Amino acid sequence: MSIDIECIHRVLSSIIEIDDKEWEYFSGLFEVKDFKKKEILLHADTICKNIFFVNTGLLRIYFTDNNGRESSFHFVPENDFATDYESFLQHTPSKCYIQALEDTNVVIISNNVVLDGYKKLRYGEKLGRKLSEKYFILYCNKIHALYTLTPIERYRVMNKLFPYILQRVPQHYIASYLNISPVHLSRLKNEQD
Amino acid sequence: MSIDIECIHRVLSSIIEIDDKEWEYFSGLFEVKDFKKKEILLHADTICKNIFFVNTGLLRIYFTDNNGRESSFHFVPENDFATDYESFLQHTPSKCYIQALEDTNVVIISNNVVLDGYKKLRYGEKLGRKLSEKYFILYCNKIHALYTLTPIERYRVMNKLFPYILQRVPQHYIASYLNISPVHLSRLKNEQD
DNA sequence: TTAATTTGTTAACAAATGTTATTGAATTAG
DNA sequence: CTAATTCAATAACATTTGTTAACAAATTAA
Repeated sequence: MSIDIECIHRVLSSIIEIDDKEWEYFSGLFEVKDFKKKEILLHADTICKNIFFVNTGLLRIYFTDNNGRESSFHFVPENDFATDYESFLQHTPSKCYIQALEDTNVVIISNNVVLDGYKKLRYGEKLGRKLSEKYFILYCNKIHALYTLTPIERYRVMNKLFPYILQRVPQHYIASYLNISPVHLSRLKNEQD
Repeated sequence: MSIDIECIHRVLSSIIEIDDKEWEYFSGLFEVKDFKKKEILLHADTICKNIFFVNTGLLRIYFTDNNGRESSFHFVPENDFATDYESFLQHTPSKCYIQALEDTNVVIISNNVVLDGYKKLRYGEKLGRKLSEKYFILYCNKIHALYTLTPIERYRVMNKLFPYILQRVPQHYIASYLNISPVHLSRLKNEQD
């Protein structure tokens, strides 16, 4: 099997049972692509037609507000998926951007391929459900944190859940993820001691 | 058909096709129940085993933080569903409470009944998917608003999307929904003119 | 009806957070 | 390697938001 799709094979196999025949067919529909650091994989206001699986590198999903200011919504490292699932499901214009923070190699699964997978894979529907539940729970936790935790508490939670992210991402992106200004994050980190 | 389940029949029929035979069986598994104003339908730290459909009245879903302070997450009026879907799906302790803000009459659909519906209704799985997508999109919009809008902008959006809510809910609950203090909301409303 | 409770507003003050600008270090591009 | 750019820290100041308390209006309970 091409090394490009070994990782995603391992990840999907951990969720549902896929036999070799199924995999040979399904993975043949994937596209593998490289993006340079800072390249945009998905533009806001366009319809998101892909799910990206990160082989190597790091992606950032972010919004912009009326003043053009960015809010980092999520960071996606190796072996994880990135998409705007709302736009993907509804075929509505995306509210967010997906950008490479490092040179990044991704497996691209298009909308058509996903729909085909639902039909052709024995457990395709289950896979779709499991992945969508995973995202749903991510969102639940995000909202809960925004409502009930202070910025510094959110920082500590992030530190605990995604320690590797803090080492790889410029701090002002972390600040926008926490929904505070970069200056304020710098202050909070000092006060912490 | 009992008047108790006319509303939910209408709502579900607008999502999927259900014939009379199916409905007779499925609706026979529902429970209908009255809750007094201020009563709790779901306690935090318990496992959410039900989906509630509001016939008459109004529900509030809210979190509490470490200091016991409440954050209203969502208001659920007539003809809409309330649940902690994260807890319901995963069988994990709920992070939130569901409370009646008025005397409220609900149809209760238990976890078992939902699972049964997935099997026995021709379009049961599709119904589950559609409802879960609806919640997912609600969450997307919520997060987007928290990141990109100011409190007064969130207030205006809420006013536009759920005008009836503002008439029926004490203002300090609205404030906690917007994630600001009641005093601050009162100020913002004055400044608005 | 009357008393108790809840609610919304306002004022005064405190705390949290944002903004701008400056600096030097780190990183990147050529 | 050098110049340009990005980045993090800091200070000074402005703005937003929270807190407490007081009061009056509205609602609820007895």
